[in-house]
Amino acid sequence: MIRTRFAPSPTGYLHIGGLRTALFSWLWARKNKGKFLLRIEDTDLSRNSDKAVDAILEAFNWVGMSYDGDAIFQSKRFDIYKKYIDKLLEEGKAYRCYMSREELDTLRAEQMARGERARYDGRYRDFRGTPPEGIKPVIRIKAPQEGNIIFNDGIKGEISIASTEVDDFIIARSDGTPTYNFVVAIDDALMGLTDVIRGDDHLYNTPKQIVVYRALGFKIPNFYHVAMINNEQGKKLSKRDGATDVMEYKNMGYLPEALLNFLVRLGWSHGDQEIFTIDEMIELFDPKNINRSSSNYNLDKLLWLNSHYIKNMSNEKLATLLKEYGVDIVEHNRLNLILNATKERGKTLVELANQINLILKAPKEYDKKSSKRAFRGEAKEILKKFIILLQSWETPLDAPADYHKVLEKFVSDNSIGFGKIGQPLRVGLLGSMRGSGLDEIMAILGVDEVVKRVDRVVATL
RNA sequence: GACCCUUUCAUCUAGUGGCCAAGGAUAUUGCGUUUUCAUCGCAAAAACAAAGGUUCAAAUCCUUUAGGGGUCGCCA
Repeated sequence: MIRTRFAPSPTGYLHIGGLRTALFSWLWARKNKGKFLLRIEDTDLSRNSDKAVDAILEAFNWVGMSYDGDAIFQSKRFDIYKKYIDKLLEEGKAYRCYMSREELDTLRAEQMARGERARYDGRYRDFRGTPPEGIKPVIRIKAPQEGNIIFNDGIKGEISIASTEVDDFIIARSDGTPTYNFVVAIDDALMGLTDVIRGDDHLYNTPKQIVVYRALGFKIPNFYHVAMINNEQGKKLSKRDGATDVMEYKNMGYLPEALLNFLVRLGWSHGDQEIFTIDEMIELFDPKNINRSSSNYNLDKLLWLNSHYIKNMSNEKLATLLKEYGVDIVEHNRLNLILNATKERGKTLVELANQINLILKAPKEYDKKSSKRAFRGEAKEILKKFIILLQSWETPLDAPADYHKVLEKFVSDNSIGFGKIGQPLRVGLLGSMRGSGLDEIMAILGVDEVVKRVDRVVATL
C-alpha cells in the first residue's frame, strides 16, 4: 500500500509551494487507495505556533484535501527519538562531540576560505579521552567516510553524492533535543511511508536521512524531489508574487478547483490535457510525469482556469459562494438570469460580485467617457420615446426575449440602428458603456426599475 | 567558493534516436460574431541556451561552456 505524507513545520501559513507538494502526495495516495498522513515538524520548541497548524488545516479544508488518521506532532514523540539516540550511542553508531560553537565557526570559516563545502571534520568520532570541562556535548551520527551515497529519485533519476560531502551531522542538540534530519528519518520509517514527495530543497537532506535509515536498519522509501516554483522572473517566490497564504486566493475570489488545477499543471502533465477535475487528477496522477525542472509562477493561467470553472459552475452553487463576497442572491427570483448574464464577465468571484452589483444597484454616477459618447445627439429624446413604448407594451414582459421584442420594434419604428438606443440605455441603466446584454439587464430589473433609472438619467441631460 | 539539481515559444508544458521544417494551453496581435464589454469561433506571431562530439539519423545520448535554482546551522 502506498503511504505518503505532508510534513510542514508550523512556522507560518501554507503557501502554494507547500500546497502543491501536499497535493501531489495526496493525489498519489488517493490514486492508490493508500494513506495520506500529516505530520507537524515542531521539534524546534522555540518556533512553534498552534495558529500555524490551524492555518494549514483551514487551507486543506478549503481545497477539499483530507488526511488520514490523526496528525502527528513531533514535539510529542521526544521519548521515541531519545530511545533511538541511546540505541545508536550504545551500538557505537553515534558519539558525543565536545566541540564548542566557537571552534565550529572557526572550522567552517577555514573550510570556506579554502573553497570547500563547510562540514564537521569528525574530530570526536573516535574520542576516548577525558571530555573537556564545561561543554555540554551534542550527539553526532557516524556517516560513511568513503564511497558515495546513492539513491534513486523518482523524478530526477539516480543521485550520487560523495560521502565526503556528508559529515557526521548532529542528531541531538546539547540540550538533548533531536534534530530535523534524524527525526524525519525515524518518523518516515515508523509511519510506514512508502513514498516521500517533497521539494527539491530537501535533496541534500536525503543522503543524511539515508545514513539514519541504515544505522537503524529501516527500510528506505522512494523519494521524489519536486523542483521549486519560482516567480515570473525565475527567481525565488516572495510574498509579493505568489508565496502568500493559500487562503488569500480565496479572498481574491479564486475557486479551489481552479487553484488545484493550476497547481497540478505546474510541474506535472498528462499529455496535452489542461482541465482536470479532482477525480481525473486522482485517476491520472503519477509522479513519474512530474517535470525535473523548476517552473515559474504565472497568474494568467490561474485566472483563465478560474473563469472556466466559474462559467461551468451551477448557479445555485455560485450564488452560495458569492455570499462571502458581499452579494446575496440566493433567494432572488431572478437568480438564474442574473448569473447567466454575468458569469462570463467575471474571472474571479470578486469580479463577478462587482458585475452583479453593477446591475442590481442603480448607478450612483455615470462614467464620463461613456456618457459623452452615449448621450450625444438625440439620445434624450430617444430614451424618452423608448420609455413610452416600454410602458405601453401590451403583452407581459418577463423573459429577455420579451424585452428584445420591444427593442426590435423600437428601432424599426424609428428607423434607427440598435446602437442609437442601446448605448444611451446601457449607460442610463448601468452607468457605464460596458456590461451584460440589455435584454437580460431589463429582464432582471423589470419595467418599473428600468423606467426609474432612465427617468433619472433623462432628467440630468 | 564548493557540492547537487536543472535548461523546448513571454509563461505552463507535449516530446524518451527517425511519426518534429517541434504539438497543445495561457497571454499577445488580427479577423469574425455581438447594441457595448465579455464569452465564443478562426487566424497569426512565438522555442529545442551555445559549441563540440556519437550516429545513416539528435530536442532526445555524451562532453564542455553559459544561465537559473538549491544546499553548505546545536532551523526545518
